[in-house]
Amino acid sequence: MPELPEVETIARTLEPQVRERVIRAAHVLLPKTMAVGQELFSAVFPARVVGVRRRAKLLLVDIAADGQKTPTHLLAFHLKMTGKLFVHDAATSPHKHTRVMFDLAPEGDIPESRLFFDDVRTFGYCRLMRPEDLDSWPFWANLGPEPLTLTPAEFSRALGTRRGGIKSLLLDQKVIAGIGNIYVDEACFRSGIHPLTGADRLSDLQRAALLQSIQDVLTESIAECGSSIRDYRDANGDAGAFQNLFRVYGRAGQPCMICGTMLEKIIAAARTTVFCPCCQQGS
DNA sequence: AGATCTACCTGGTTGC
DNA sequence: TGCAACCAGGTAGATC
Repeated sequence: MPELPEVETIARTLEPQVRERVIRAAHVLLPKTMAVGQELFSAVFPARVVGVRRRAKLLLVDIAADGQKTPTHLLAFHLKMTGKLFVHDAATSPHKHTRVMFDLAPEGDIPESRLFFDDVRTFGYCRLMRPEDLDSWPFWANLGPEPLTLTPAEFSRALGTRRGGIKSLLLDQKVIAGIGNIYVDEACFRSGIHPLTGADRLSDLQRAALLQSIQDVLTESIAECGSSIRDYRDANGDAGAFQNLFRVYGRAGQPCMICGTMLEKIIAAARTTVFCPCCQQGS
C-alpha cells in the first residue's frame, strides 16, 4: 500500500533509471488508468524526462517536449494500493496487470527500454498534464502540507478546531498529505494517543508528540525503503524492510511491545485499526 | 460544514 | 478439491 515512504522510495529508485531518457510513445492498455491527458500524447511525445519527484502519495515525472530544458508537461501517478513502476528491456511484453507502458529511446550505452505501470486492482491512475493545470486539479489544489517539514504550530493549525477522531483527520489528505492506514496506527501508538480521540481534545503537548511520531515513523520507514505488505516493491524490484519494525499494524492479538497488554483491533475511519488499550487511552 | 459511510477493484486467504 | 465469503485500503461522492 504505497504511502509517503513507499512513494518516496519509488521516486528515488526510479529517477536514475529514467532521468534524461526520451519517452518516444505511450501505450494505454486500460483506458480508465489514463483517463486524463491521453489526447495530448501526439503533441507531447517524444519528450525527455527531466526529473522524478513526490508530493503526498503522488509520484510526478517531469518531462520536456521539443528539446526544451524546463518541463513542459508532467506525468502524475497515483499508485493507490497496488500500482507499481518498473523499467524493463524493450522486448518485455505487457502482462495481465500492465495498464500503461512508455517506450524509452536508447541513450548512450543504455539500450531501448520500457517503463511499465502495473496495477492489479486498477485503482491507480496516471495523468498527463501541463504544470499550469495542476492548480485546477482539485485533488492537487486541496492537498494538505507535507508532514516531514511541518512545524508543531503548522501541524496544530492544520488540525484546526475539528472534532473528528484523530485517525480520520490524519488519513484526510486535505489535512495532512501522505499518511495512510499503516503509518497513522504506528504514529498514534508511538505518541500514546487513542486513534478515536477527538482532535480538539489533544493538548499542545500531545499534538507535538504526535507530529514527532509521524515524522519518526516516516523517516525511519524511508531509511528502510518503505514497508512491504504483500507485494509492494520499489522501482528496482526490491522489497522494503520497515514492516519488520511495525509495533501495532498487523499485530492485533499479540502483546504490546511496551506493556504486554494484548493489542486490540477496531474499525476506525472505516479502516482496520490496531492499538494498545493500555498505552493509548483517552478516546 | 464536517463527519461518516459506501463504491470501486482483484487476488489471496479462510472456512465449509 | 471446489467454491463462496471475506478482507485489504485511498479517494470520490453521497448522505446525514
